[in-house]
Amino acid sequence: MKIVFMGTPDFSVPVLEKLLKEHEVAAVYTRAPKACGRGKHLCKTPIHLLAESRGIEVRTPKTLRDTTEQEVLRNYHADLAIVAAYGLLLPQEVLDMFPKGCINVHASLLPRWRGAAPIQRAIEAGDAQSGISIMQMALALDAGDVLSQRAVAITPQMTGGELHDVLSDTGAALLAETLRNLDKITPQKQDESLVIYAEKIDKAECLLDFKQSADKLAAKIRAFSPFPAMYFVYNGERFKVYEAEIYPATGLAGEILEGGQALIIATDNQALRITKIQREGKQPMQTNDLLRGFKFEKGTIL
RNA sequence: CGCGGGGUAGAGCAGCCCGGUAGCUCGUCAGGCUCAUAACCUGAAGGUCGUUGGUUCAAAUCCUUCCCCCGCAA
Repeated sequence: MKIVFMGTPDFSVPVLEKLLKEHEVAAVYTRAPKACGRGKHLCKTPIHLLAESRGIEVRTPKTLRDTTEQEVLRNYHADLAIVAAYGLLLPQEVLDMFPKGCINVHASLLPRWRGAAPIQRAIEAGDAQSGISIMQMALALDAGDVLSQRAVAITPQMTGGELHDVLSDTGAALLAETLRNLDKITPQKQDESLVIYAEKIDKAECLLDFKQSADKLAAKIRAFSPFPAMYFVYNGERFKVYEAEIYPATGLAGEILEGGQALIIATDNQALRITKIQREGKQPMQTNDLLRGFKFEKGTIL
């Protein structure tokens, strides 16, 4: 089939790679390069770089509401559009533009976790499974009829980054399958009573609040590892926390119970033993390694 | 030129401001102790202090070139 692909971050890369093997990709739409990284140079999106390396036409409009832009899109005469974490809303004119519609790859088992951060929110909430949903897009956010789904187990140790990678590959595979069987599939409506939204991650919620319970904090640390990563501030220095486990001890919320042999911090109920950490300016490392030469003062309240 | 931190034995750090031939914790190796151990004791190996040039009697430490890593911000 002739396809127009729309996507932006790393998550979308395996999806596009898979499509390139099995279909004709007429054009790739992605977010425009923006100033980012140290030095604030213009950075093209991962999808932009992939498309360019394969010699595919890349378009980076600021919006698809523009009628001129819609005309360009229409002139590719594609059979359908595939959207995977694009970052722009598709107006009704675009949704109606392709014979086979606009199909979206979403990283959750809809209707659970519609929205921006389904992967992290699933782990944070303690879900036992996540998955991929392929849906026919509708105007409302992630509300389209579902074409296919595949569940992925969330293991007790799994981080947001790991789940992201698994889902990214699963999404690519399931989409390929779904496209092969597209004509045989009957779209299923989502059960609106089960809808939950995955709120965008706010930087402010990445600061560890030790007044919360140890299990909640541990789940959040896992969910946000390695990105954007939870952190705490000690002596004015920021320490990112990548791995932690619940430790049976109690103290004032935020109190460092042990800072030499191990790093153990009290929470609202039990304590957290930080096992992987990153100091400003340093690589992430096992806490034990950091403690060979750096000590946290016992009794400090974070 | 967005702001900032860092590159010192295999690992993690100190020393740098106030120049004077490198130190701590751990690991490794050897030996000892012990019923035993990730415990303890003794000893040893291991570093051109990221790179270039300079200042100096003397540079990890001051100035300079370049390379690399990272935090913030986006």
